[in-house]
Amino acid sequence: MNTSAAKLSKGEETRAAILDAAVNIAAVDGFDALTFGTLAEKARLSKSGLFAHFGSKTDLQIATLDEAVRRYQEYSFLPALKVPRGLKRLITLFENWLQWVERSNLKACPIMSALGEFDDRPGPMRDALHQHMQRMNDEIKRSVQMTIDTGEFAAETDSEQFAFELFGIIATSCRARNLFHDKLANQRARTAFDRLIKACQQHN
Amino acid sequence: MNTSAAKLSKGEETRAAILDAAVNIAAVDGFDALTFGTLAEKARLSKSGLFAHFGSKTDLQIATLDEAVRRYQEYSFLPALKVPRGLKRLITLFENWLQWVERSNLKACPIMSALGEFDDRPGPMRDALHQHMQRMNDEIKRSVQMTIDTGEFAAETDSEQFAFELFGIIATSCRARNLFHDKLANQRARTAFDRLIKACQQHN
DNA sequence: GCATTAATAGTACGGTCGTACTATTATTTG
DNA sequence: CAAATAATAGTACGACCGTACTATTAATGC
Repeated sequence: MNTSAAKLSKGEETRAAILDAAVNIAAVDGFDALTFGTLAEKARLSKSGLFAHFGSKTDLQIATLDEAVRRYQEYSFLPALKVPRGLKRLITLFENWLQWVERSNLKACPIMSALGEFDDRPGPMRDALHQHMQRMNDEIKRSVQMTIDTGEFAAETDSEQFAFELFGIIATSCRARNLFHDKLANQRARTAFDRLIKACQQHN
Repeated sequence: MNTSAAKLSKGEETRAAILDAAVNIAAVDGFDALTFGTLAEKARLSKSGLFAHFGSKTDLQIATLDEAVRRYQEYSFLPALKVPRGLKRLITLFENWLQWVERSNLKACPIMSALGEFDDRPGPMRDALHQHMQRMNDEIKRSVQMTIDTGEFAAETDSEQFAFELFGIIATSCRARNLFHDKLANQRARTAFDRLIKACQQHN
């Protein structure tokens, strides 16, 4: 599951397997449901054996969030970097983002779960989440700026506004998929994204 | 807190007070954190006394969700009905929606909490949530249709797409407010909404 | 291959969970 | 105001929670 080819020690291997199960649980049932009991059962480990890998529940939650974000990066952002900077890369980033949950065989988006649970609850999890989201936001803004630089977007394009709206499109598509089982969710998201793009192309 | 002027029995009064505390807890800490213990403490009741009002935890969660949605209706949708149907009403609905959490003195949106927790977890809570969201979705679609009927929106406007995008704008504004403490969140939401409106006004 | 260290299991603890059941008040009604 | 009923409190239960601590097994390095 890890991309790096470096040989893993037994402990690291187990830890990776645990985090894989943890991300799956967090995606569906949330990070609060990430108990040592249920996770140990899912990872085929004793509760105490599992506990030894993480000093506390909070550490486990943060490690799981980190892993989720790592996968998002792996499936969504990093591949987009192979596409030439500008509008094409921005579109690729969006498309990858729409599909990364499916591609990593998750039933739901763990990052969306984390946002719902911790966006307004002070603590280490919120701090970690804030940092991750800040980074994602910055990456989007930078990609938008590049698209301005290539001349494909109008100079007065507000990259922060773009990121704001993009997050909204992704969020509502997740909700439409999960709650309404809307098979057109991705299609609708693309329609919305297209309009956002168009608006940035023409100056007002 | 209840809008109806009907005199409440002691039990109904207590129940209303409980639900008020419950909505506050659910908004911040989620519906899973809605335990009889913590809620009893907040509502100044014994755990068993509280339990008597709801047959089970699930019933408590559903009652809390119902109350949250009732307040959304009270602060957001119903007042908009006083505005003449068409674009003006649609804009009012949006503006009320943006502000209803603040106006009902909540620290976060309990409905967003519910969406994050239950949009992908089968069970009675998901069913109740699905029904509520379906209704909200229908209300928006009807408001859009009316705006088409008044001629303010192009005839080919996709009301489902409109509702889809509107949910996204609201969702991302919540996130921006809570996670990033972005004071411009509402402003950004209005910018996005304006663009959505504009797109519906001109046929392509 | 044996000593050393890492990884996992076992067990125990106080705390809170949801939910019964009974007892005691407070409210409503005749 | 008394009788009936509703509302609340008390208590108890097994289950699971997070986290210590110790014991055992497996992996690793000389």
